Amino acid sequence: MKSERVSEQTTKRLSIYLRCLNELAAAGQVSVSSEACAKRFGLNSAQIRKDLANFGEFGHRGVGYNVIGLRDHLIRILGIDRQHAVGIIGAGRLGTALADYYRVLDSNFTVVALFDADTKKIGKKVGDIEIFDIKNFAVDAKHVKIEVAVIAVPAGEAQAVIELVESAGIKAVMNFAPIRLRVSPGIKLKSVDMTTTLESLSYFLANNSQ
Amino acid sequence: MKSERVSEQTTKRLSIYLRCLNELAAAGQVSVSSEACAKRFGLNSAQIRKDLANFGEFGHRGVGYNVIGLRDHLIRILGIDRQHAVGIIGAGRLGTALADYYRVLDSNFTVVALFDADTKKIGKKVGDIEIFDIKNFAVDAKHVKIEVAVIAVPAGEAQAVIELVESAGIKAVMNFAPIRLRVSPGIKLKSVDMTTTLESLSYFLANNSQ
DNA sequence: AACTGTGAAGGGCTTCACAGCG
DNA sequence: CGCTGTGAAGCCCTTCACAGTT
Repeated sequence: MKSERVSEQTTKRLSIYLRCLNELAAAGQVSVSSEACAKRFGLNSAQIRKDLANFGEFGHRGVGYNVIGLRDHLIRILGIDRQHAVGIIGAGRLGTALADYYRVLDSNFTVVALFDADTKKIGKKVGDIEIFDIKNFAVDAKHVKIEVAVIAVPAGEAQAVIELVESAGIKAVMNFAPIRLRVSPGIKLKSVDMTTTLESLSYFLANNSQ
Repeated sequence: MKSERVSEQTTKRLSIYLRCLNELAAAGQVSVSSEACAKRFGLNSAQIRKDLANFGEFGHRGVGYNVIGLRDHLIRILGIDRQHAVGIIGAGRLGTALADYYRVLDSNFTVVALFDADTKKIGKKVGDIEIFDIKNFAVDAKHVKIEVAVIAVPAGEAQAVIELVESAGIKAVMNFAPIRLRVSPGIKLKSVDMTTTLESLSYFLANNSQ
């Protein structure tokens, strides 16, 4: 196993490989070659091999990879061999929909709490997830052991929220507010920006109508 | 102006520059240098200049860029000087939340229709957006002139849905289903995959706890 | 003097191509 | 022979550095 830093894009692909392996495992396939996997899912076989080689030698020359074995390796590498508690900040339409969405996805991420500043919402429940007061975020987040924060508040409040999240010692954040957030090094932030995404789709439409 | 292909990443940044310029315009600033803009928003000044240079010479040497002028250029380049009709497929929790979300964002994207296969939902409204039968997608999409399709259905149905969308002649798609979709060339697909995003956050947590 | 526009250098990721192993 | 693991090449994007312009 190499101890060099693994690129962001590699880790994202590991997650895709895992999904592929789950499909193959469900289909009862025992072994798979990088080439077969690449063809089936529109990837490059060398890239698959290189990505995996970052973490060890999982393959068997002349044979390929054992589907179940590799899947289990990836699960451990990604750290999803255990549950992760997720807290969603912002109990508006988006936040509550996300809470519901994650509950349905059977993944290793469990939404354990929602947070909002609106006193009318605090104490209510979305499904079986309670809405807490954002004012007590640090205490409550620690209490329910939140590891991942999801930001689903309006753009104007997002920077303040992420600073609160940081100061509560949370290291992983997924942001849905349409704004570039500034974070300290050591915090991992992934943003889903629907505005910029739609605008690049618009650019494509404007410049490809021949 | 160059007519070479502009990279995906450049178009994504244009959208970010536009947001910056809107802030500066709101603050009443008349002119801005690439350096000042870069510092303020954590970007690289050469990159800003290079990105913009793909589309023309908008700056004034010794001065910088005119905020309003550049903003208007970007709006036209991105093709958001007019409204785009968006159709959301899947009127579940996520689809309806997205419909609501886009309505609140004052952008140039308007959700004009929801689609679902559930006959109990068809005909109902989310806000003032009607839910249509997915069976009539091609006809209804043409009728309301949908340019961008948003897929918010379960993973198992997403591939069939995107094929339906393609065959209706829609060229721009944003996908929220956790699956890699295959599309023909000529279609622009942007995927937001919450599972892979959370899993790479998990990887980070597992490998950075020192 | 200030700042843009851009050639050149640098860096990182992807793909190729093949040595090595089962 | 088949397939992995990997050095090398290729490609693309970012950053530097400065000539050019007002």
